[in-house]
This record gives sequence, C-alpha cells and structure tokens, in this order.
Amino acid sequence: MEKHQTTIKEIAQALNVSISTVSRALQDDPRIGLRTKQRVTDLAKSLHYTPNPAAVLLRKKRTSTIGVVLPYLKEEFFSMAITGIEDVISEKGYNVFVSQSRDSYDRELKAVKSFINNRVDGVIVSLSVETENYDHFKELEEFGIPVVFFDRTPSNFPAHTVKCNVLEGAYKIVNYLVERGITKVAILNGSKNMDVCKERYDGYASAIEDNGLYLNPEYVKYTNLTKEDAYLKTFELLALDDKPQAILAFNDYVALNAMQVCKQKGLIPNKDIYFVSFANLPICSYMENPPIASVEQFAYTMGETAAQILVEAMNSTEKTPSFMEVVLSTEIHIHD
Amino acid sequence: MEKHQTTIKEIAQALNVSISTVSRALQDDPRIGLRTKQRVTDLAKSLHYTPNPAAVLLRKKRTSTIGVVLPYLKEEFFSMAITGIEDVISEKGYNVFVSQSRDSYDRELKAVKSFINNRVDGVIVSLSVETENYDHFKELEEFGIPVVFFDRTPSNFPAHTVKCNVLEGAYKIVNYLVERGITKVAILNGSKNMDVCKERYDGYASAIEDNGLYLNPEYVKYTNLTKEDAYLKTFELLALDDKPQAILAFNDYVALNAMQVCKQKGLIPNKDIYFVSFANLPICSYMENPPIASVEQFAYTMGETAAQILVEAMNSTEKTPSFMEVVLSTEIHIHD
DNA sequence: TAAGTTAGTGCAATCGTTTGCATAACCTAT
DNA sequence: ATAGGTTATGCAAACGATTGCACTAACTTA
Repeated sequence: MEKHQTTIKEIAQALNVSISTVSRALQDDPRIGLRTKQRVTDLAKSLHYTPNPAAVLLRKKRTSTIGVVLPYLKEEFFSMAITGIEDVISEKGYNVFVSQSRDSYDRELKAVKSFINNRVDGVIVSLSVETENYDHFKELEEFGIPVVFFDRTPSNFPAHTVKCNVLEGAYKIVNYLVERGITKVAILNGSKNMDVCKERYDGYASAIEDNGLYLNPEYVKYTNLTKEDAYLKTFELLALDDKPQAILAFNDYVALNAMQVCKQKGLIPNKDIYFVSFANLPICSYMENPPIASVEQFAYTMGETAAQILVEAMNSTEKTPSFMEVVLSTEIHIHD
Repeated sequence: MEKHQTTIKEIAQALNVSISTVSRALQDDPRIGLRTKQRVTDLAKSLHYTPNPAAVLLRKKRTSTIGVVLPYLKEEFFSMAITGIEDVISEKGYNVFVSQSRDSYDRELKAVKSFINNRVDGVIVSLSVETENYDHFKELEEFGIPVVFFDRTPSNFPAHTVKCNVLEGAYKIVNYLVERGITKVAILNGSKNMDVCKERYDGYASAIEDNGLYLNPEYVKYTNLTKEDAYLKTFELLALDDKPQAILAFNDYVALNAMQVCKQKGLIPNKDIYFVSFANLPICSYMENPPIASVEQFAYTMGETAAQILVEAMNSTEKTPSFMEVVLSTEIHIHD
C-alpha cells in the first residue's frame, strides 16, 4: 500500500492526453492550449506531482545539486558560511551536499571525486591545510563543473575566488596595536602554503616596517592549525628571552589555544599578553577575556558571494570563462 | 573538448560485446566468463568509469543519498553529530544532504519536502523547537522512506529514536549539587513540547524530591532556546527574592547566555551562582569559568548510532518494522 | 546420435522525462 | 476547391543503466 510519486504518465492517462503534452504544459510551453494547460497544472498540483530528478538529469544532464567541501563544520566561521551558501543556493532551487575535509587532503580528494560521480552542477571549496596539489579541481574543470573557492583559496591556480582582504586586515590590526604602544608583536600564522597566510604575513610585515619597527624573525610562527601545533608554537614564543607583548593569531581557534598555554604559564591573556585575531566569531562574545581586537571576516557574506558566483558560472555557457576574484574588505573590531 | 563521463555503452563498443554483458560483468554476475569479466573491469578502471547515479536510480529507485535536518550546524553538538553520521554513512557508499531548520518549523518542513522530491533513501532528524506537528514525517513513511530521530525526538510518535538518558543525567547532576550542599537549584529548560525537556524536568524533579527538598515552581523556567528568551528567564530567576544557588541549563549555549546576564548583574558565574548543563562541548574547555559540571551527551556517538539504524532500516524490506529506541547512557563530568 | 545440460552472451523492455519532428484540425486568402 | 498558415497535439527516440528471457555453441550423457 505504499504511496508512490506521481508521474507525468499517470497525469497523461487521467487526462487522456499524451505524455509530451503534459510535459510541455508543465513547462508552460506556448504550443499547448490554455485549456489543456490549466487541466494539467491543476491535476499535477492536486496529486503533488514533482518531477523525478533522476529522469530529468538523464535528459538534461543537470542535477540541480552542488557540493561544498570545507575543513570543519564545527568552526563557526564555516558553518556561518554554509548558511550563506544554503540561503542563496536553495532559493535558486539547488540542493547542497556538504563534506568536511577535516583539514586532510585525502578526505578533500575523496569528497571531490564523490561530487564528480554524483554529477553535481558545481562545487564550492575552502581548502584543507594540507592541500598543495590541485589536480582534483582541474578534473572538475575538465568535466565542465565550475568551482568557486572561498577564504582558503589556492595559489597560482586560476579560479573563481572569494576572500577577505586579510592583508589589509592584518596591517590595520597591527597598526592598532602599535598605536596603543605595543611594539613587540608576534604572528601565530597558519600553514606556509596557504595564500591567506602569506597575506596575513605580508600585512603584518608591512605594518611593522611602516612603523619603523624591527621585524623579529623569531616572532613569526607557522602552525598546521592543530591544537598541538598551536600549543607548541605558543610555547616557543613564550620561551623567548624577549617575549612578545601581543600575538596576532591566524583565527579565533588558534588564539584560544594559544591563550590556554599562556594561562598555564601564569600569564593572563589580554592583560599580560595581548591577543588579536581573525574571524570575530560569536562564540568569542561569551569569553571572559576575548581578544582585544579582531578582524571581522564576514563568513555569511563570503558564503553568499561564493554561491552567487557559482550560480552564475553554472548558468553561463561560455567556453573559457573569465574568473571572478572577489575581495571583501575587512573590518577591525575593538573589544572594550 | 569537454571530457565526459564514460558509459557502459562505450565500454561495450570498445570491447565488442553487448551492453548487458558489460553491466553484468561489472556486477560480478556469475554468468559472465572470467575472461570477459577481466577485460571489462580493466577497461572500466582505466576509463574511470562510474555508473551514472541517475540511470541507476531510474531503474533501482535508490539514490544512495540520505537527508539530515537539524537545528543549527553552528552548535558544536550538531556538527559533531553530523561528523558521526558522515563517517558511518559515507563508508556505506551514501551521500548526505544537510539542511538546517534554524529551529523553525517551516524550514524543517521545506527541507523534508525537498528530501522527498529528491528521492532520498532515508532521513535523520533532530527536531526544531517549534515542531509540534509530525505530518511531514508521516509523509516520509508513506513514501517508504525510513526516518531516525536523534536527541530532539518527537512525542507520541512511533519512530526510530536515539537519545541520551537525560532523565538520569539530570537526576545525577542535581544530586551532585545537593551533595555539595547546594539545595536551591533552578532549571532553565528548553521548550515544554520537547520530550528531551520533559525528561530533563523529570530527572530534576525526582532528584529534588528524593533529597527531601522543596520543588519551588518559581525555579522552573522554559525557554524557546533563543538568546533573548534565555536572557529574560535568567533575569526572572535572578529577580526572585529567594535566588537559586545553581542553575541547570538545557545546554551549554543556554548556560552561556544565562551567565552573561549574571555577569551584567555583578554575579560571578560559578562562584556566586553555579551552573551545570548538558552537552559538555569542546568549546567550553576554553572558558574562564565553565559550568562546574555537565552531562556528557556523546554527540558523535549519537550521530553514528542514528546512521547505523538508518542504514539497517533502508536495507530491510520489512513492511511494518519495529522501531528501534536507543537510549545512550550519559556521563557526568565534574570540571575542577 | 538425439536429447539434455551448461556456460556465456545478446535482445529488448523498462525506469520518467524531454524534445525534434510529424500530424491533424481548423482557418484564411486566393 | 486548394494551397498555405496557424494552433494544438502526439509519436518516438533519446538519456544510461538493469534484468527477464531467449539464444547459441559446446559439452555431457544415455
């Protein structure tokens, strides 16, 4: 007695017209008479007809489905971005496959392969820390599946990208510290091979130099974004003879981990040693001693923008599309 | 010059055999000769053949796709559960559509409808606070699509469910407070229409009574889980002449919001007024004054378990299946 | 040697939809 | 009346895979 999905064929039989007439009526084809069209749409509605996506795909080669791969859903930054993506993409009638790479290249690769097998119409990516090889994205391209990267974008790989102006953000926030009389600023960055990290460094370095300060190479640390590595590198910073007065962290999570080390060493974060970081996540508003300032990254907007670009790319038929590179301007938030 | 997905037909032509032979060879059908089978699988591998899911669905009526609807991805509890789901489901060759209800009944409804239209093979749900009507889940059943609920499960609605023994958890944690000499315990619960809330209340009430204490009705508050409502109800609790000494919060987020109100009123959380709550999220380990104890909810395990049950349900052909109701035992964590 | 078995393969229908190409009915202008 | 033009509809072939059934050839077996 299982209910089953209505098909176009059943509608055709009930109305004593041909299958093609029903199909065309539902697509509002001008060739179909108003009368018939009305009868068809009415019956379709009352039977809760929805086209079988598999059949449609088979003919049209479009699944109305996109895939998203990002490092961690549990990081607020990414779950907010997903919300942005969902909002624009679902309004256009697409569905979303979400996959977490958990910062592993292998998982990212597997996710992309699975997207190809499932014939998604487009893909949105924020790279895992480990990713240095972009062949899987080339493969997407070869299949004509457009890709948009956001936040963690690839180096030397032409593609649609959406990111924040982290260089400017880093520059401004270091400036802010210097203005407050803090001259010894360390940077606890992400991985060297990520573009966003290079930009953070560049902004940091320019600000240091433009203020006529000494750029101490011992103050520059890179992490692979794991808790352990953040602990280790913070430990190293705190072990220096000439300790930094402030630390610019890659993001709020790295900052949180670093603060733990400080506490362990008896330093009160944001009193004995200042923290500033990227993202400005809602969760920080609950903290006792949040970073004294942060670079707002507009996660939701990034998701939205990436999705919009993807939708355009999926609907354009251009052979060699020009790549969109959107850079959102950041904002500095002072937490007082 | 666009690459295209290899089809069974192309393999057949290349090898000069029929389409059906290729199909059967790939399915390791005993009727096909070893020789042919070898040739087919070799060529398929070298051409990176993967079956077109649409064509398979059309015949088999299985999409190898499941849908998940839950309130908020940004809550660590849910994103951890998703990870658990992903891990077991993807290992079985399924893909996952994730949708957030953001605690809105309408969004949940839309998500479920979209799952039906997309012919998912199964659905995992954690209900929105608003949901009191379960017709959309009945519809899934009518289409033969199995559903598993986790954590936020429906009332008086037979279904597969996975939840924690929150009654026991609430009981134990209130006991713990009483043992520490705290006798005036308030509860800042979720919505009255959620089963998990009733259970929290029951555990709370039993513990109070079993300890021979007075169950002050003014100490019992329900929220709709929004920040604002949590603020309001906490405010009410703090405005009582006979203030509670401790608050048992619905989850860590409600606790965090309540603590904010305390701070505003000059009370130091977990010194002037104690907090205990459900979930024990990793993020809490970063807090200055985390809840002094919490009921561990094993989000990842819940996701895993729900997924396992769903997989079984999808593969069973029973007409009237008996419903699995898994209750995971909770654990109390003391944060010292 | 005829009949029966077995192994290996192919034919063709099917799933639900779209769409190019007929076709039929009617009208209008010659 | 006939050619030409609408307008409304239907036929049938795709799309890529699965599968019941039929078939062939070779091999037994009595």
